[in-house]
Amino acid sequence: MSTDKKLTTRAGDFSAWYNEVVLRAELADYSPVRGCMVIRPNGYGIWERMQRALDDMFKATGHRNAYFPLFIPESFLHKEAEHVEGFAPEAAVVTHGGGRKLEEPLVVRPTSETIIYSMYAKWVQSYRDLPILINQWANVVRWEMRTRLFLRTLEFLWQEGHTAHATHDEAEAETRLILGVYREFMEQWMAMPVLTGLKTQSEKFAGALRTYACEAMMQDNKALQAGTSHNLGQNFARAFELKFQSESGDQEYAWNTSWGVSTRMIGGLVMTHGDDNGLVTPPRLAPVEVVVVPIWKSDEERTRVLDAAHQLRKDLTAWTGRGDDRLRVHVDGREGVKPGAKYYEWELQGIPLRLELGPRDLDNGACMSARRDTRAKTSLPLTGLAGAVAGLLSSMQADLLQAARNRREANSVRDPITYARFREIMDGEGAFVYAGWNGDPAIEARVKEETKATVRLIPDPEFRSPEAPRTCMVTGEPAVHEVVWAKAY
RNA sequence: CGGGACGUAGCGCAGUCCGGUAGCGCACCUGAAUGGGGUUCAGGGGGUCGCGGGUUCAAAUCCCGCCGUCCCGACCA
Repeated sequence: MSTDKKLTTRAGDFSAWYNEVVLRAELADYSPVRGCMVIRPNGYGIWERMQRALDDMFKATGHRNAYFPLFIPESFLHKEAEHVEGFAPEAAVVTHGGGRKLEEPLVVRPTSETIIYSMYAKWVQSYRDLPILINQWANVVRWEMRTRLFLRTLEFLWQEGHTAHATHDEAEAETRLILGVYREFMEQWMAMPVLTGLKTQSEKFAGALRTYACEAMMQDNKALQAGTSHNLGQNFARAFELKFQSESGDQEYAWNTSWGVSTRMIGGLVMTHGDDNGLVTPPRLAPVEVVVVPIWKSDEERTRVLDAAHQLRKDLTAWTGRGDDRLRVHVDGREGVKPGAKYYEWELQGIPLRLELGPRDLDNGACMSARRDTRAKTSLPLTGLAGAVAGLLSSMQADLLQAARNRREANSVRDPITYARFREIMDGEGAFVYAGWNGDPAIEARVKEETKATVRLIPDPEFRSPEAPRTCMVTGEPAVHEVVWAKAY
């Protein structure tokens, strides 16, 4: 990491910019173990707010939390053919414990389908025991070859929901319901617009019938898969004998879903909103929404301004105009650090709103506000300040989403498009390209080979083009689907 | 695992070619002044030079071996 005051710019080197923001905003740091990271308080604070918001949404849709163990018998992973193929290469395996070789090695969970459905099999006898709607917050381990802070690490934090249902349609409805929850969270909390849709067979979860996903566009025009929701069909139910007696008295296999989002979203947050001054945090996810920077010269001024700053914080946090969601305010009263230096520091950390409070402001019964996203400064009267602050925060939240949406649309290309032009785009600035596809996995593989771009989604109806593409971009054959192509993280 | 680069103070680096007292910037500590967009001055602390062996009067520097990191590739919800 450079110790220069200025960050690498996004235009200069997006990848270096990302690393610097994560490290210098103190979201995370490298660990002594290759590919692992420490999530520092600034980063974990964002994760806690993500957790709280999502957890509330899961509870509101009838789910409950539980916890399943880290260790999974290795044999479990082998019970679902496609699943083991997908995960065995990246599994971490424990072979010794208590100073002795284990009779059966234990896999550190890369995901928990196997252990969870083996337990559900114990718990379910009749259709009256269904549905089971459980979520867990946990860490998982996947032995990745190449890692990036937040985006791909050996260990990461996530939630994984696992449900069991009596019918396919009910499981499908659950899968779609959660996809909607994810979309709402990403838009309303992260201010990160996403496309939703279906993954192709080659991109789906190993062991699923089908996978739905949320895809967001980062500022380098690459796609980030930010959340997935899987309809597992009866694959795991068959593997683990998860059966129930139906109303008609027959033994039937249950229908499962699983769905997850991870700390990867924090990487998405950085790459969606960050600018050349550092992190930009959407207010709803910011552990601190408002930082008050007091300004003084003499000792008398210092006392007066500091007192006023702390009173200001009290007044703001006591305000109930947002109900239980009180304003989160910090006063930076450090001595020996000049105000300007504080401004840069808090901007780097992405605090949404700064209030500057000096003697002149106090004399005028006002303070100066500065929004992180636009860096616009406005003087605000101290009377009624809380309402004005909440208003600015709420505008910022909305503006961030709109700006990200505009950027995504400005960098999306729609059919008709030739494959030659497509290759130019993927060689250059990148984009989301909406185009026709004949549905042939071989074509998908060829495009990936030639351009590194993949089908991100077969988009849901609300994201499709007004006129469906008629022909496959590559072969000119009739199109089976409209798909979104992009390079991805 | 293949190709390339690099390991020297918390961070970023110079010094290595040509062996001879271990340095610079930032950060950190103390004091004073300063304080409305990255202050200044003065003083100070901090290093088994990745690890092991060899050559030499003498090794950060030369030789051999190992370990680790990063980039490119292979790999990857």
